[in-house]
Amino acid sequence: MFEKEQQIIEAKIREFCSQNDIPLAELKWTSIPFSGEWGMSTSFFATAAHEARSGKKIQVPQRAQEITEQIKVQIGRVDGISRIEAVKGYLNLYFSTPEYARRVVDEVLASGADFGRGAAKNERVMVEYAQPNTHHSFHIGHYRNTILGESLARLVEFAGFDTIRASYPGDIGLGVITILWAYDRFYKSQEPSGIHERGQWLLKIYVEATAMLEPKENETPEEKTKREAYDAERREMYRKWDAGDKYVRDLWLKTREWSLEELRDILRILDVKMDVWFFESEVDEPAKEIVEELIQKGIADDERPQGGAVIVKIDEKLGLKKEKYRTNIILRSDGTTLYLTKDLALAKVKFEQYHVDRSIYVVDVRQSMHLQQAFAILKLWGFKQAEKCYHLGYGFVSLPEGAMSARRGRVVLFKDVMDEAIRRVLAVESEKSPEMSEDERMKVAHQIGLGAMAYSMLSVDNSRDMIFEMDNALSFDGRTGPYIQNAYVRANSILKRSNVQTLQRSNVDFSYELDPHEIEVIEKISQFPDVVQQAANEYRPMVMANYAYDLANAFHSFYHAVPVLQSENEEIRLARLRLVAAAKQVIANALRLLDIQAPEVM
RNA sequence: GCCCCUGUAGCUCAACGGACAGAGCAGCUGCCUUCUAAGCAGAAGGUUGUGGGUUCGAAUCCCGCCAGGGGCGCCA
Repeated sequence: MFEKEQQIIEAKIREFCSQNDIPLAELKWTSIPFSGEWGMSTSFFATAAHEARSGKKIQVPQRAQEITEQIKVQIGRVDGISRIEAVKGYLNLYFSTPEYARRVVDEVLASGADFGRGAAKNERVMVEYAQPNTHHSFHIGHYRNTILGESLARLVEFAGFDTIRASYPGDIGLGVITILWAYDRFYKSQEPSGIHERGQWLLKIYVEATAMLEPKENETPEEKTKREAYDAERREMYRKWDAGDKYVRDLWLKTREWSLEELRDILRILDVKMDVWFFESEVDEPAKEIVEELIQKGIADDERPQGGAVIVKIDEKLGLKKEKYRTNIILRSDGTTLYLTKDLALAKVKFEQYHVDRSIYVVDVRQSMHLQQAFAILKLWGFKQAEKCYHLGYGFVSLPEGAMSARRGRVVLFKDVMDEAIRRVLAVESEKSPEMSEDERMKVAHQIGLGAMAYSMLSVDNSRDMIFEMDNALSFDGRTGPYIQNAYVRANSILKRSNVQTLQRSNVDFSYELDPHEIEVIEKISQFPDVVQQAANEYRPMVMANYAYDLANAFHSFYHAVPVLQSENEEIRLARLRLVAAAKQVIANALRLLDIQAPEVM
């Protein structure tokens, strides 16, 4: 926002250095870390160190300070810069606050929801996330995946990339068949009516089926016979599915639809709008063709004649001496495909049909090896885009009692957490806002409950594992979603009471002595566009989550310390109202990128 | 055996190689007839796992070690 002033000053610095024969190192600008005044800063340590290396006998910190002081003199006065300071090797430029405050606030109010949006980058990115298995319910681990993927998609989109959202549900595999078998065998034509109840019911069936199919300790011969018979039935069902048997396929589609109904409902609740749906089952046949092609090209080795499978010796084919990607199977000895095979087929579709330049896989970090293998095989296969495949691995969510396990029924369901979140918000709500209508209360409870959940997930960096604890996830105090939402609500509350209709056009400036809290808010607001780019470049929603908190924090302090409606005079009142409106807008923009709603009241 | 991730306040976590390592929670002190107290202000809390190295400068980069987690040819 202050590129012009920065350029003028950089030019003067270069001029000084060339006049004095000082080789200037790259200038890196940051905002001044002291609060209360507003400006930008650069340092001359690198330049001084460069001199030191060239043989001059100098102390780097002292020399840096010396250069800084001389440069300060050289720069003199610059329009828009109120003062310049040379301290500890840092050159601090303080902005003339009325001018910059007006500039920031004007730009936010003019751009509105687009404030912070990056210029179009002419690159298409596909973000693949929301890959739960069908035939059972959506748990809190799926939730981390989905909210992380959605926030990332919003960030890269807002940063300027053409973005495609893709979901890849695992709708086939032995786990799915297990549920299908148990349903058909024991529960046929029974089913709960509710969307979520049905998913949870399928999960229950899965747990029962797994127990029946797993060998027990001290198994009697009768039990063993029965178990083996069940297993044979299950495998027969898989064979029939593979052969396209109509009965099994119909049953599979019907039950799959139950899960998809639940998934679609959850995505609706989370305000996630998928552009593309890939189903594992759809890439099964194309995957088999790819295996043939890879054998033809000499990339894969067919060991089936020796009773083996089709494998790719990845390291060997890449010419690597040390083991890195190892060897993996792409087709079972019985001719069926594996997850890896299907991922190859899926990547081909992404590149050839959707023309994506970059593909981001939001997948549990435990699948890191698998995806690296997939990318390596794509490269061997000849796909240039393979280098633009990126696995965004995130730490997995476990429970205080250990890892989640669908087959053992040890999961925390998203829907249960959400219901509990809403219950807790309603309890607070009835205490704090008894005057609210029932409809509004319910709406706000959803917004805040989901906001707390989303923030608790997104405020943890990708690489970190997470232990899910209800009380932490649903806290409404301190560094949480509701804290940020509350800042938005407070801003909104001031604006509602102001009765000013002309904020957009009001020709006011900030030519009074700004309170440090005001400057803090303005500075935070001005950083938003950079934070968008950083979060998108690093694929880290947490960066935005941290920023949203910092902005809300600055606003809360401002709110407490600085009167707005009761300002000394009308001019200050209008200026502050515009600032409040700008802060409200940027909080909303930040929350939107975190897939968190901004309630008007709470 | 090989590869990846993590180790920072009592707990959960931040910190583009840069200024005094910051928040929240828990505990302690204050602040609601004044724009929403889901808030604000303050005090307290640290040998950044450990030993070297690079650098003017290291929580950050490199090497070793220790501890925890994850992964490694017919699961996904």
